[in-house]
Amino acid sequence: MSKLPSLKNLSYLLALHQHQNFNRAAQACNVSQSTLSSGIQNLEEQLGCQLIERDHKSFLFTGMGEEVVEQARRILTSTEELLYFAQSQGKIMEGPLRLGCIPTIAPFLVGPLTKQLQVDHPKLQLNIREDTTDNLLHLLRNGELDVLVLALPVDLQGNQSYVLGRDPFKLVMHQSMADNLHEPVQYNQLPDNSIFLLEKEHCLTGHAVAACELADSTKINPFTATSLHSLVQMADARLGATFIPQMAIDRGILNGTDLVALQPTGQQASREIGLVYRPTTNRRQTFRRLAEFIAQLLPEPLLK
Amino acid sequence: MSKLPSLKNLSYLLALHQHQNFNRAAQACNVSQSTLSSGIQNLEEQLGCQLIERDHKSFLFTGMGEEVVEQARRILTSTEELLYFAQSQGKIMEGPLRLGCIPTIAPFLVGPLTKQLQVDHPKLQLNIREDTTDNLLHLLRNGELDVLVLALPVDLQGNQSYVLGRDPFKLVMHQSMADNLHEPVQYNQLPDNSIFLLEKEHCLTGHAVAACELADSTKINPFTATSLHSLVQMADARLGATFIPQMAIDRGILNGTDLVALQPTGQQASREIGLVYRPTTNRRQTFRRLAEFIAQLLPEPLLK
DNA sequence: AACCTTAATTAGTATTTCCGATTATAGTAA
DNA sequence: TTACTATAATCGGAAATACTAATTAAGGTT
Repeated sequence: MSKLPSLKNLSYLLALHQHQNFNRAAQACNVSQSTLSSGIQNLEEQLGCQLIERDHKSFLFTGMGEEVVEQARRILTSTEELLYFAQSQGKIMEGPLRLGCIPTIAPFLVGPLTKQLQVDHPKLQLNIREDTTDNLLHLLRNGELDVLVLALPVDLQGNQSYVLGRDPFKLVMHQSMADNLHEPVQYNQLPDNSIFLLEKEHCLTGHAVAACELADSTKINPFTATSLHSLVQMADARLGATFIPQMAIDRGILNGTDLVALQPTGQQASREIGLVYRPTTNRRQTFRRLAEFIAQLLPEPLLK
Repeated sequence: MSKLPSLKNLSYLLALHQHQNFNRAAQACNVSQSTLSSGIQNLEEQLGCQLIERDHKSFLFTGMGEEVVEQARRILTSTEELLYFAQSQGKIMEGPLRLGCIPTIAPFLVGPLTKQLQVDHPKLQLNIREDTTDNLLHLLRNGELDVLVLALPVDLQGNQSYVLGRDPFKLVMHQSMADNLHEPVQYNQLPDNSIFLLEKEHCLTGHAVAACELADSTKINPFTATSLHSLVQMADARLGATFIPQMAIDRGILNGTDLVALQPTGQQASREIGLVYRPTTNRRQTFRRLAEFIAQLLPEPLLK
């Protein structure tokens, strides 16, 4: 069996990939340029393949180089996790925790969550990143995030999850439009093109359409919004109706508007919120505890 | 950030865990006992915690030590995979492949599979281990196996899978017992205690009972067998009936007996066969290809 | 009591890693 | 053209590390 590549050299490769420049990468690693350079060469020799194509002045990662970077990132992440886990003696709810959250949850969760955690677990350093489901799953996979808060169902791509609770959808529209409607609202009472949704990148769109049984797409306005706050503004301007999760309403997203929230059609007109983590994690206990915290902040907690 | 533990020291720890003896572990690593000893101490210092409890004469892994071993195993496995992946230039269907298979599939799959692979992919070194679903999943998780052939559904514990096909169950009994039965066989026509099954460790038992809608447990004989071949022997001795998968019948498990295979009750009286692998693998292409090979050998292939 | 086995320790050696300086190459500005 | 800048590779020596053999210490066995 040939010798394993060293973690140090793998980290050099990652830095080089990130900075795309030997000097800056070396600086980031606190080593000299020559050290990093020979580290990479060493790695190429051990792996028996070319990782970067050089042309005296510059370089480019090969396909294999990119692949190796991906895997090296996972290996280094696991090792860092092991180090942290051991150093903290397996204590839960301590140290840095990088949490990813989708944009239709984050603004309504982050505030109360951080406040609560600061009181109960001051040693936990919560670091939050807001992005789409797909991007977050990628970052989780690569070890750039530790745990995600997503709306389910979603293809977990081999990750594991705790179900935290449900978040009902409400059909939100201007007071003046709601006068002659009965709950749950039948969509055929609404004019065509009168329902506004988020861009398709947001999983909320699909979840809302499915959960609220909005099969009739002629009701959906092709113009999409980029945030719940935009949707609220559009509805308040009497452009039409929209779906807003209860969570956002509880946090006062409708305050100062003339909007009303009505019950939409749908057996279970709600989305499920889950906490997602790598199956190889060593921080399950922390995640479990975190899950309980977050569940408490949901309209319909299912945990604990 | 403190320094990462070296892979070398982690491998020393693994060896020590495996051999439970410094000298033998050192030998296995091709280093001296003192090297290994100080390597472990080094590791403990870096991780800032005790991994083994020593009492001048012997030692014992601490709880944390066991945890670290588990994770170290994963890290080393990933790194070895990276090394192999790079060295083989990402070529598929080459090199060693450690496949785990459950006992109710292995005897009927391994023969034709290895024969076929030797012809089409002679550079693939197939290494097969037969064990129960639970044990195989554990070995997969720990990197001691690369890929599993299991009967589904089963809790994949975060692993991923390809569905390969279906394998129908047949109700097998002695000719003389089958005379006045109609297919699909109604179980109430059978005497009590007349159906023999495998030990509960075998997932086939549960799958067969569910798929063939055998709710009436008074029909099940409490005496269990340890292999399909035993079941066949018992049925041939007119002790009763049993469920045998089509795959085994196709491979001639009933040859030389006076048994007949009847269609049991059940909408879809069959089990699903799947190929299971770690979500972090870098050999998806190989597994995909292997999946196609195995699917061809199933009674009802679903792949390709 | 003598001997064996165990893991830790020590001191010296070998190896590896790293740095600083230099080189080679290409692009850019005067 | 001629400097000047920026890039990555190379080289020689210094520092750090890893390794070994021999020894020690302690418990168990004969």
